[in-house]
Amino acid sequence: MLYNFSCMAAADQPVFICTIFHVDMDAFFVSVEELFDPSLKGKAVVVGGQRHERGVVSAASYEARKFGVHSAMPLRTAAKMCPQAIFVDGHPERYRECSEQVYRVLGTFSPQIEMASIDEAYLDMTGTERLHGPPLKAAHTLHQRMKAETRLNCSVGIGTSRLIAKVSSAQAKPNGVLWIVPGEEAKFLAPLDVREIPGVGKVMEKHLHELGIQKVGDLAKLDEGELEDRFGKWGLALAGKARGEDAGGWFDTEVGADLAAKSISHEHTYNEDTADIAQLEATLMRLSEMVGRRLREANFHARTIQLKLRYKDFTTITRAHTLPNPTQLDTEIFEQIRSLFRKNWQKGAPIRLLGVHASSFTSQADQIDLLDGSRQQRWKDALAAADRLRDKFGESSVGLAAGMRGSFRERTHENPVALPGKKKKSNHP
DNA sequence: TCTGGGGTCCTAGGACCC
DNA sequence: TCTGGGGTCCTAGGACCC
Repeated sequence: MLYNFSCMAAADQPVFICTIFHVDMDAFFVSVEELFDPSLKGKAVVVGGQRHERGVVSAASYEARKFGVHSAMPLRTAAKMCPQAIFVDGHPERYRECSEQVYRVLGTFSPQIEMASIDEAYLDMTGTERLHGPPLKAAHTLHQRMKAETRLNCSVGIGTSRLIAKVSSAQAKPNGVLWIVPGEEAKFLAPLDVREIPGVGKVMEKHLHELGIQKVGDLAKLDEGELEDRFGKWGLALAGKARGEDAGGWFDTEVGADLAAKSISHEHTYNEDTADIAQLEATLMRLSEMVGRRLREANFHARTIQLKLRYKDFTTITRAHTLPNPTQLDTEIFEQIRSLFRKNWQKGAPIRLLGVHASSFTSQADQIDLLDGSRQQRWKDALAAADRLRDKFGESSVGLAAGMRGSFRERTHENPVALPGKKKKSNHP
C-alpha cells in the first residue's frame, strides 16, 4: 500500500495533510426500527408515516429503494411504486438515543468529532496514526467496533478534506470503507455527476447541465473566473470543490468547532386544510409553547419571531418581527405570532401549514452585556443628538445634564423596580 | 408524484445613519 | 432640487441538507 503523507509544495514548503473521516450510518432510521422489530429485516420498509398520510419518506430500506422509493418522496407516491412496502411511523427518541451511542463510539477514535446530523459525523484523524494505525486500518477498526457496540452498519469515507470524505463515504455505501489517497482527489471526483457535490442541488444541477456540464471533470476544466461571473461567490467555491477542496462556507471550518444553534422552530401540517380560526390559533399557541420551552432549555433569548404560513395551493409566506428586548416566554412569542398572523392571513383562505420560528439569539450572559450595551447606547444616542443640535443651533442650545436626566427617567419608568412582598399586599388589602 | 420537519447559508432590497 | 458611498440592521424568499 502506498502512503503519501509527506508531499512537498513549491518552494519546499511542507504541506500538512489532514486526514478526515466521514462516518455515515446506513439507512439509519430503517436500521434502528429493525432493532426494535427484527421481522422488518430484509423487507421493503418505509419510515415516515402511513401510506395514505400527508407527508414524505424519511428513509427507505435498500429493498424499497429497488422500486425507486427514496427519501423526501411523498408517502402516497411510495405506496404506489412499492405496494408491498411496510410503512412505519418515525421514532425520533429512538434515533436520538442511537445517535448518542454512535457519538460515544466515535469519541474513542478522535477528540475532534462533529455530528453533522443525527446519522453522520466528521472526525479529524490527523495525527492519530501512532494510536490507531494508518487510515484504512483505523477505519476498519472503527467500522467493526461500531457494529459491535450499536448493532448498526456504517460507511466510512476518508480524504484530505471534508468534501472528499463526504463524497467517498457515499461511494462506499453500503457498509464499506473508501480511502482517497492524497493527490488523487481530482481523479476520484472527475467521473462523478455534478450532483454528487454537496451543495449542488436540483437547481444548480440544471444550470450546469444547460452549460453542458455533466461531470465534475467538466466542471474542473472550466475557467474559475467564468464560474464566478455566472454564479457569484458560489461559483468560485464550486471551482474549488471540483478539485476536492473545502472551498468556502461551512466546509471550510475546523472539524469539531463549536456550532451553537442559530434558530429554533416548530411547524405543523394539517391532515386536512383548515380555515377555522380557533383551530389555527390553538396550533399557533402550541407551537409557540414548544419554541419557548426549547429556548428556556437552551437558555437562549430570541429577538426575532417569525410566522410561516402555507396555503392550500402551497404558496408560502414568512413574516417576521424583531423585538426591542429578547424573550424566551411563551406568552410573548405567542403575542407576536398572533399579531403577525392576524395581519397577514387572508381571512377564510384554507391553510395547510403553520410554523413558529425564533432567531437572533442572545445567551443569559449576553443579556447583561446587552443591558449595559443599551445603557451605553442611550448615552451615545443622547450625546450624538446633542452634537447634532449644537451643529444646527449653536453651542449654548443644549444642556447635557438635562438630556441625561430625561433618559434616566424614561428608563426607570419603563422598568420600575418591584419591591419584594409589597406589590401583592397592596393589591389585596 | 402532490409535496414533512428541522435546520443552515446566501441574496437582495429598503431603512437608516454617518 | 439632484444626489455619494459605505455600513448595519431588518425582512422575505429561496437553495440546499438530512
